[in-house]
Amino acid sequence: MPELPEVQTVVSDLKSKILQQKIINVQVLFSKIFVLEPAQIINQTIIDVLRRGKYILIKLSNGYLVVHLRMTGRFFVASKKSSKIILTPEQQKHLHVLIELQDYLLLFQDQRKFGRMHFYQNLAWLESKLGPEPLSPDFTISYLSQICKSNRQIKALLLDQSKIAGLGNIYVDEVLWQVGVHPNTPACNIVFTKLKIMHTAIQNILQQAIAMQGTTFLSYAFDGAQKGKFLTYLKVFNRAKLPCFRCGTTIIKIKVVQRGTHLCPACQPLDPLDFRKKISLNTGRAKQVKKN
DNA sequence: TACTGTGTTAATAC
DNA sequence: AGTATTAACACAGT
Repeated sequence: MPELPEVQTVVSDLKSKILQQKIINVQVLFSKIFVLEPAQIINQTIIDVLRRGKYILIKLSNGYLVVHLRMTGRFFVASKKSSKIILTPEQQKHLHVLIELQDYLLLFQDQRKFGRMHFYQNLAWLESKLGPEPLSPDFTISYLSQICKSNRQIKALLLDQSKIAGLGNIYVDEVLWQVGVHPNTPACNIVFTKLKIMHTAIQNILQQAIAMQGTTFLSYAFDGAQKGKFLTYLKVFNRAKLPCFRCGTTIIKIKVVQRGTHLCPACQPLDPLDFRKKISLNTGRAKQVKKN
């Protein structure tokens, strides 16, 4: 759910509130989410709040508290009225970690409990698994064309965090609609001129979404319950059965890499050659269908 | 009841 | 080595 623009929004929100705050205490209500020892962060001061891919990095003097929201994680910064901690029902909902700061309570809520918090002394582990930031100078057109020398479907490639860090299901659908590329297209079949357009589209769409504080589709929120405004600007995602904004053709929803995928069949045609290639790649292996 | 969902990873197979 | 598929995590909404 939270992709780069949503995580950036959370980071900006946290940064405006908890900078220079010292961590006084930590209460863990669901330990699976909190993969570190409270002692590693207690008494440390928050020096900075940063983002890398979809990770939130809370920089402390001795290392980083690294948080991934996964599907439904969210932060809630509550001000501390007194030394006594009283939470509203809204704040207590799906509450799993409570970090007490000098002037605030930093609450981590997660309906599905997929979110994770780690502690690292440096960012080596993160850097080893993440590709470049799509909004940084590292993300060049030549880099994009290099990773696209692959038979993989373009949607799978764009979702791969080790190739580009931060894109998720919503923005990949948006980018591919913008560029007019079918998500099943083998990446190596996309011509260079299209890759250049895709490169620009990735940056533009992410920047616009950040400006709108992200997309609230199901559960994403920042600052407890504030919603992103990019939902109304989406061109294809969540628009199945509605007319394409460009040509009027009905938007369809299919499965690609096991993910719900929205596209305009007219603007994003799949080359018959691509289709044949895909069939030959799938060596006819029987699908194993799990029936409970 | 059964299926879906903005994410990631490990295991397995080819 | 590179690619594809599946299950798992866990819960709420339809």
